[in-house]
Amino acid sequence: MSDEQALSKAYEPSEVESKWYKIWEERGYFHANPESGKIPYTIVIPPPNVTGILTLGHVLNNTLQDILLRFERLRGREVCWVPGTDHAGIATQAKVEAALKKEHNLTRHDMTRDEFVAKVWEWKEKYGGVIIRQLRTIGSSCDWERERFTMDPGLSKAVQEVFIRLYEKGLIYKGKRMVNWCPKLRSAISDEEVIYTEEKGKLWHFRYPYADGSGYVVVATTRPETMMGDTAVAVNPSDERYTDKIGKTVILPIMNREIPIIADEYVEKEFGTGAVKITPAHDPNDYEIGLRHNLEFINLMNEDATMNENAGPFVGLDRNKCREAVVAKMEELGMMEKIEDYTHQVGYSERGKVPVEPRLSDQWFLKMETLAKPALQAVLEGRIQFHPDRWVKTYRHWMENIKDWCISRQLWWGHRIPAYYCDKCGEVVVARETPAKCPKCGHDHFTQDPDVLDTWFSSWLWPFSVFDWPKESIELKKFFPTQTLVTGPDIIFFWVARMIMSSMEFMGDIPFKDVYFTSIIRDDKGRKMSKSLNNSPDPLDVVKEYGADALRFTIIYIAPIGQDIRYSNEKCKIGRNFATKLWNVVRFRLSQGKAPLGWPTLDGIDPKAFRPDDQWIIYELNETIKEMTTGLENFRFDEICKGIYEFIWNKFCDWYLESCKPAFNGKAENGDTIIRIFDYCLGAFLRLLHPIMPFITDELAHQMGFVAEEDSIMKAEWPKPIDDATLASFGATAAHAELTEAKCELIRAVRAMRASYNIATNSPLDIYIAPTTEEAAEFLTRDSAALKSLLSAATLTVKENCKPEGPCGTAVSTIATAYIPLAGVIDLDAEVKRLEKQEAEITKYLESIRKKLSNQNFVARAPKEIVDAEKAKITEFEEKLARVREQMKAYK
RNA sequence: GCGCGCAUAGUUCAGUUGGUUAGAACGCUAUCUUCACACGGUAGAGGUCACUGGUUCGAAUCCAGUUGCGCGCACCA
Repeated sequence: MSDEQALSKAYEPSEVESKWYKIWEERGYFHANPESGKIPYTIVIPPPNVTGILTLGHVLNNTLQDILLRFERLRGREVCWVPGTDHAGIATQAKVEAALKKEHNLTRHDMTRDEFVAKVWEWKEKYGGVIIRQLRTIGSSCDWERERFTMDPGLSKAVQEVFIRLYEKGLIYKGKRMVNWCPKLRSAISDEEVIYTEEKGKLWHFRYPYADGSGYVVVATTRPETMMGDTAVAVNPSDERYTDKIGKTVILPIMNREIPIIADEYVEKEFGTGAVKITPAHDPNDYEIGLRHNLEFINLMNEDATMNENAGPFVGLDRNKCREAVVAKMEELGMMEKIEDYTHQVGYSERGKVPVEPRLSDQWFLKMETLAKPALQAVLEGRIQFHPDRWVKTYRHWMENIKDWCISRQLWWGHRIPAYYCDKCGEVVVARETPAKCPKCGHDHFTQDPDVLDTWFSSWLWPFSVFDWPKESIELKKFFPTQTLVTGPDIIFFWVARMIMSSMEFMGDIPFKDVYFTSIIRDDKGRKMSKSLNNSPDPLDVVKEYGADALRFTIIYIAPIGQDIRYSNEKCKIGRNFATKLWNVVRFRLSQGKAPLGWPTLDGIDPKAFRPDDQWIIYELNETIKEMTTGLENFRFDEICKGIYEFIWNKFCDWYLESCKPAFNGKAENGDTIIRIFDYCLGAFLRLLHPIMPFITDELAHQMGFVAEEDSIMKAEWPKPIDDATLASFGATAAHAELTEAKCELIRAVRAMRASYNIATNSPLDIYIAPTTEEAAEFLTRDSAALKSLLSAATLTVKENCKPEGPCGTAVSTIATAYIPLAGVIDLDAEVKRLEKQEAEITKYLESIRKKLSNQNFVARAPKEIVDAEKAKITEFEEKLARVREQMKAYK
């Protein structure tokens, strides 16, 4: 930061950004003090997988959180952003297994469980949490002293405590149930981890002969490989085709086992042949029927979905190979009726990427119904608000149809289930430590349950486990409940709903007040970002090329609420160019030297010293402050980006800064005052922009001298709007702003005329302005200095009915007619054509309004102010039209 | 099957309670290297707001239906 050296023309973000992040972190600006008297504002980060690396999705998500937090920090809240990572059971275990395979050609079964878990910890310490470091490059103001990991001792303690309490309450139970089994992971998974995809398959029709030799019944199946486990054929009790068959038996081909024909309402008469083979151990619906009819459950498969000894001739075959073999065998036996093409949904394991196998196994479950009730109420009653709120419907549907949660996983990496089995009698004891003595048989040796808990069983406690629950820490007291959760709608069931349930249960309170659901980021062709398509840019490359501020600004700017985003790196030009624009505003300003220390105010400026442009920009800035504040309070992130961009670029730079140039060139009388007002605006919008673009705003605040070297914009106060009375005393009113808009219209009309005659925008001309009203005359006269500059006028005459001698160009606008003497330049025919064009436009517009007003119903029923506004337009445009026609007449 | 979105300029999108001559960015055309910025300025071209009907004095906006696309949930073997 050298004072003397001029700033380069283009902003170079990389050095600035790394410099500031380091300073902020070293000075402890991100650290939250639980003992401060300030009102807390807390966000817990959605913990990314410890194996993860930063994606654009994270950039969006974390930038949104950072914006909220930086905004609240400036507003004086005690801001606490808890970062951390998730141990991600399956993902992490798989990663380490892959590494072991690659480096040592070992599997986890080549070592003990403890050895393997030690390897995972080793991997985690060495390679884990890359994403946490990457978050710093995009400016995330996390309280790094509070970084947590879901397997930290404290959090593990919380998990154990929760399990035990729920078990003691009778909400956790163990039982043999049909679960979604992933043969790749060799573990159960929850319903939410099954992804259904449509697939083209076959529907095989098999003949099952009646035991009495009276022909056969035809059953249809999509899963021939399970037929060896059939223990019945079911028909609908009201199906007349089969009434006399119910109670008979059929011979199961291949196995030559006799199985009954039973009646069950579940069977639909219209589908297939109306007769269904029942395999209770391999299909959820068949399982239910098996229970109802007390059928035998024959498990055909091993953990890896190869066929076991119950599969007769197919022992040892993989389930896919077995399918082919069964089909071939049935053909051979003449038992194949027909084969149809059939499209159906197949459930895949989200992590294992293979079809799930419904499987009967011993698992731990959590009863959800009682937990769901208060959690649903909290959302329906609006104590927790979803943004956009349509997600309430999805949430409600899920909560009202919630099923028990299978929480056990047959993995090695994760929280062990605190259940112990007596080695002698098998008694189950759920306890905080290994029991000393069996309560039943007195035996003193126990074995802990080998299973671990679903990863989400730790993340659902995140909002309070990070504050050391079940300890009643001062942090927990201060920072819980949190304010806002920012996350993707894809984990509304996995995570959001469950956090609400656990908080209601264990904290007796909501975990957060607002949930903001982010957009999904797609590529510019609308495809999802994916590794295989290679269409997912590395955010770090983007930061390198465009800067973190530019990426942050761009991604928020293009992200509409509740809609997907189409992203391409190209778009970061929006943010980069905007940063350069800001940079150059300061370069321009610094031509006058640094500002005095402190955030500029308007205190002590004589309101009489305000030029019309000053009054206007003060008014517009005030509006922007209000919009930014309410926009942030209401999660309208794209709007606030557009708003501040519009203010800075199209209002401040395009008009206000231009109006200041005479003052900056020493050609204005009250130059110092103008610079103070300029600084007031600059100081305000740097702070308004700080939550979105933290780096460049701190850099520029220092360049300007608003803050001392050892200080930061992070410690500043969010700008407050000026009250209406004070504003009015400054002459900064809405009416004044309207007049200024009209002035801009006049200037544009003159520029357009220059353009049509190919006169350079800066070539000095003698310009005559004839205002149409006294008010306009007063205003334009008062503003003549700025006007002269904005119009590049050699001389400027502002006077009612003034007009130069000789041929001239005419620019008609609402508040004035401007004339430029154009002897020798003007082409009368062209001038008439220009005017004719304008005449046509005005005439067309007038016609449309007249039509509206001639509608009696409109005049009678529309609100008076609407009708009056239309009438006023008629007067305004008729007057304008008259001036255009008068001018035309002069040339014809 | 049930539910939820989306369809506006060549492209990507705004348009918050129905009333502005429907906006922005990128791209395009013309012009300017003028001492903040060519990552820029100035001027401009470009839209039957998917379709059909309804409500209304008035519809891009509200309602119903149609078409097309996307997503979620549940499923018939």
